[in-house]
Amino acid sequence: MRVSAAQPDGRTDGRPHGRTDARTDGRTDGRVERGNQTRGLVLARAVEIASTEGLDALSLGRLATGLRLSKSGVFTLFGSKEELQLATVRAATRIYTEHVVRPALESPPGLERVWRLCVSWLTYSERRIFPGGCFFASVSAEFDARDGRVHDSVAAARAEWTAFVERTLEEAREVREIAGDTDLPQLAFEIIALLEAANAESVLHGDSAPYARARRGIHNRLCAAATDSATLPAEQPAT
Amino acid sequence: MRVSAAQPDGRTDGRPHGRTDARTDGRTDGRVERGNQTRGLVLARAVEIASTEGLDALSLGRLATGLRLSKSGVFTLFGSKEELQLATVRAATRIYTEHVVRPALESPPGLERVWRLCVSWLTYSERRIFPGGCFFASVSAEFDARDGRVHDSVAAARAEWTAFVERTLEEAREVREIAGDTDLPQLAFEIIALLEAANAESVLHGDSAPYARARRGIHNRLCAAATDSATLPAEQPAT
DNA sequence: CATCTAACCGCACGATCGTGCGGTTAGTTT
DNA sequence: AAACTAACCGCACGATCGTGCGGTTAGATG
Repeated sequence: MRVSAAQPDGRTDGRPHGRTDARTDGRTDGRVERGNQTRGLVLARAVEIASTEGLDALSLGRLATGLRLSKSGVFTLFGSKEELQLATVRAATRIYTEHVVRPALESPPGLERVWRLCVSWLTYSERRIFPGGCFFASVSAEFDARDGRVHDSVAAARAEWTAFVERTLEEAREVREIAGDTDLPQLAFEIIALLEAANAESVLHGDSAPYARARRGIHNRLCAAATDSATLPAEQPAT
Repeated sequence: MRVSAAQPDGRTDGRPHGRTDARTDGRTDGRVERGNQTRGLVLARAVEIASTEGLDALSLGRLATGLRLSKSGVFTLFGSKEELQLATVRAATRIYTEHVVRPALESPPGLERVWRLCVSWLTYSERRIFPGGCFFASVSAEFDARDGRVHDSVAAARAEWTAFVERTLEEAREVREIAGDTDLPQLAFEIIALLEAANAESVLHGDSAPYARARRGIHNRLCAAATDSATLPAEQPAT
């Protein structure tokens, strides 16, 4: 979940998919730029499909006809179906970072940032930034028990997310807002559990009540971990 | 998650898939019995595939060749792919009930039964009764954002499970082992969240540590909800 | 200028999918 | 004994899939 300038498909290098970089300077290349735009177009649709029906439901033909492109054109843009899936994960990571991580970084380190991160996550899920709820909840359930590069990519993204939550909690402990003896990995585990449970239950039953449950549960956990001097934002935003 | 004598495919009526019942008495019917055995064979493999690769990855041809049956034979046994998926969900429900619900019913109502239920669940997940971890975690993530009978079937199974957890908590409150002012749906939500998070993380990263985290988190929740007079089993089983 | 190459397209391939149809076998019912 | 039907099988269909190949266009490079 790193924030970085990247290609529309989320690659952080400049290579089209394994060939040499066509850009020697920093300016935009009309031809490459056009390709990047098309890739972005394809991936925007791909993350939608993947979040509702899974990465396996992605098909070159379906994407192509839906966007009025040729199947072989989409194919050459990514090189293989697996590369398309990997690019889709990268594109989803960028969207996730934008909607969950970035807003939290606007708050100062400490409990406020922790709380902001959780609220951002719940908002990201509830607003259906991905129509199928949290993209990573969907695809990690899909690929959790398989091998291969897609599994590894998804697992790495989730590990980064877990590490980010733990790091944010550590910040809060460093500024003396979380008690020094708190088991932070345990707390991170419980927070993430509540977030994802709200997402799962809400998407499955089309109900928004689980978000309130997650909010309350997390607030209770943070209250228990907070030091006496710390001030935790109210569970419900001021009206 | 009802416990009942049922067909190998989990149907609780006696109809092969929508036609009239061939059995007028209670005895086993050699022909129907043979069909049920084959159905059971197919479904045993189907739940394995579905838990690792999803219900969409089920294919008649694959099941047939894997079990040395003809594709059309498997087809006639279920009538359609969707019926096969529904039968797979019912078969998984039976296995789930057997490994999670039934052991808990051996303990007396109260906190002991609640704790036993959670431990059974964690064991069920960790032992990989389904090779892809909890069957319902997999398929509800797969079908949560879709419509149709399969979605409804999965959603109903999960609703039954949630209701069972809440009912088990209510029993504990009735015998005065959980405080009367406890928000039981909230507690059930948090318990289920921790269970499923352990499953998800363990399957994704091939790690058993999350189970200990879930156990600890749930134990803490139950301690907080328990009345003074209640005795909650130790978090770690006596050695 | 010529050369190169990324972004496309059209076409064709082998594989796999779900499903329908007709037939055979054998257990059930009347 | 006759009628029926569930459990199979073999075969064929149209659809869709991922992928390879050859060609065209147009921007980048030397």
